[in-house]
Order: sequence, then C-alpha cells, then structure tokens
Amino acid sequence: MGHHCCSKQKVKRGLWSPEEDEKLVKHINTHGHSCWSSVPKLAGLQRCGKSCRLRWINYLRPDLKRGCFSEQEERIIIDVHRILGNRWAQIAKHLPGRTDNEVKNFWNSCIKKKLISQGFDPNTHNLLSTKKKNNNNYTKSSIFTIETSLSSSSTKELVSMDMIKASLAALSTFPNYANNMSMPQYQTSLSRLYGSVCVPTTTNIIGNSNFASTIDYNKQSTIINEKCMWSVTGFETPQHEFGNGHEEMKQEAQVQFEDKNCQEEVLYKVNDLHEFNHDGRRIAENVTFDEGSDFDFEFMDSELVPRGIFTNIDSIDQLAWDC
DNA sequence: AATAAGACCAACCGCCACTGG
DNA sequence: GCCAGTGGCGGTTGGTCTTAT
Repeated sequence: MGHHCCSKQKVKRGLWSPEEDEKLVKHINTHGHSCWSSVPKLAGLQRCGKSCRLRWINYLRPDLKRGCFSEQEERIIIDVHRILGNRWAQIAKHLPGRTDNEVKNFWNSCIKKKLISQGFDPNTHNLLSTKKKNNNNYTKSSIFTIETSLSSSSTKELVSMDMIKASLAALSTFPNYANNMSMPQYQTSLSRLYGSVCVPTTTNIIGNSNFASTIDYNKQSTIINEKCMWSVTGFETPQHEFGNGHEEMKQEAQVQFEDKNCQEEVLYKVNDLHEFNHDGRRIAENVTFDEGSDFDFEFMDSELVPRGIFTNIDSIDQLAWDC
C-alpha cells in the first residue's frame, strides 16, 4: 500500500539511476516543483511524486553538503537532540546543507553508539548507570561539553552532571594533579553546550611540587558569574595509608555553592579517595558525595538557567527555553 | 579465500496535518 | 463538517559495503 499518488500508477521503486536523476534535475531546474504529484509525468519518470520529492530533497538539491559530519555538526546534533528528541527535521534546520534523513542516519549509525559507549542513554541523555539507581537525586542529569586544555593540547568530551560533580570535587585535589604533571599550567574550563555559554569557569593552577606555597586557594572559586559561585571552602588534611605496594590518600573537602540572587548558600561534602602505586603515580580515584547532603545538582540545570542567571545565551539555549 | 556479521544509508512505508472543493 | 489529495515527518527496511572469523 503506497501513498495516494502512487496507487494510481505503476511506478518504479528502488535506487535511482543516473538517467532518472538527470531527468528530475532538468525538470525541476526548468519548471520547479509546484506540485510533486505532477512531476513524474511532466519529467517523464515512472516514479511517484513522493519518491521524486524525496530524491530531490535528500540527494539532488544543489545546496546539499555531502561528506562526513564535522565535530561541530556532531555536537550541534547532540545538543539539539537533547532538547528536541527525535525531531530530525528540526535538528536538520540547524545544520545547513544537511537533510533530516542524513541526520537521522548519522545519529543511528554513529552518535547513538558513541553516547552508549560513554555511558549515556541516547534517548534521554542521562547517565545509564544513574538510571539504575533508585533514590538518586541526579537521574535527570544533563550532558554538558567540557573542554580541557593542557598547554598546547586540547581535548573536548561530553560529560554529565555527575562528571561535573566529580570535577568540582577535583578542585579539592588540584594540588595532586599539578604534582603529577610536568605541565607548568593546568587549566580547565567547563562550559554548557558547545563551549560558549552558561558556565564560563576557568581555574588556573600553577603547578609546583611545593604546591602549598604557590596555590592561592581563593582562586579555586569557580565563578559562574557575579551572582553565582562555586568554591571550595575547607579541607581536611589528607590522610595517607600505605599498603601492599601502593598508597591510599583520603581527603575530605567542603564545596560551597552560593547564589547571591536569593542569598542562598549550600554546602556539600566531598570524599575523595586516591590510590597511588609505588612510584607515586595515581592509579585510581574514587569521588563520593556525602549522602546526607541535600544539595540539588539539578539546581544549575533547572533552576539557575531559567531564572536568567547565565548570560550569553546562544541560539541553542534560546531554543531550549522556547520549547 | 570463503562466509558471517555488522555497519551504513538510500529509499520506502505509514501516519498525520493541512488545504481546497 | 466531510473527504480526497498532498506535503512532510519519523520509523523501518533492505541492499551494498566493510570487517571479523
């Protein structure tokens, strides 16, 4: 059972031949396509109008961009999909020269698998592991883009709110990162969506073996903007334990979130456990949050942003707010 | 080298919304 | 309001190519 226009005539199906393409292109270039159902007859094609339309839109249109998707296009697809879901036509509108079919195929063949391999549910963009946890406040965790720069090298990866929590916790252990690296400067920036909005945070740590004398803990505050601030407010002295060929270091830190808009301050406790091997290289890290903390990690995503705290909202964010 | 399995993607199918008679 | 025709969309299929065994 085909489309209405197809049922009336005997039509060819399957792949288009170059001759058919040529006929269709020639016809549309000279006459346009005011009514697709009349195109096959006028163009001398034994296809249904719907098939002609699809062939033109997905393959023959002159403004199509063919070839591999760029990293930026991929990120746009992920970001817009997070907001719109499987609305491929809408997503494709954000990618000039790409069709809904192309975006859909790319999603199903590449992005979906990539997200799954990174531990995200491609439908909800939540962490797969957190979905299994009951009584978890963070099941609506969103995907963010994190950009990390180490001197000349730069990497970008998708992260979840859970990972953001981990990197916030890592603020408390920057001295250890710095010690393990020979880089003169460690810089990390966290940004929502593709790198331009919402959490323009930058923390610079000057690496030095004698970190205590060179790091100004005040600079570990992560300023979201003049109204919001993350900061590490207190440290417990690291406790070292030596075992069979490795060393464990336990450290507790207190992280404060301050929202000056509503004079709200929230504290939560981070427990950080590091394992080092015999030559001092870190081999494992386990960051946990105090179960008793009532801090809502969705705060940043669901409360702060709609209240207009973040500035520099780009078109994708605007789209999110419009929906 | 042969075969199976998996990946990719163009095209099809079925549904829905809109429009004009 | 009803209905047929049409455009548009998302899900699915099936043919072809690539990779693994």
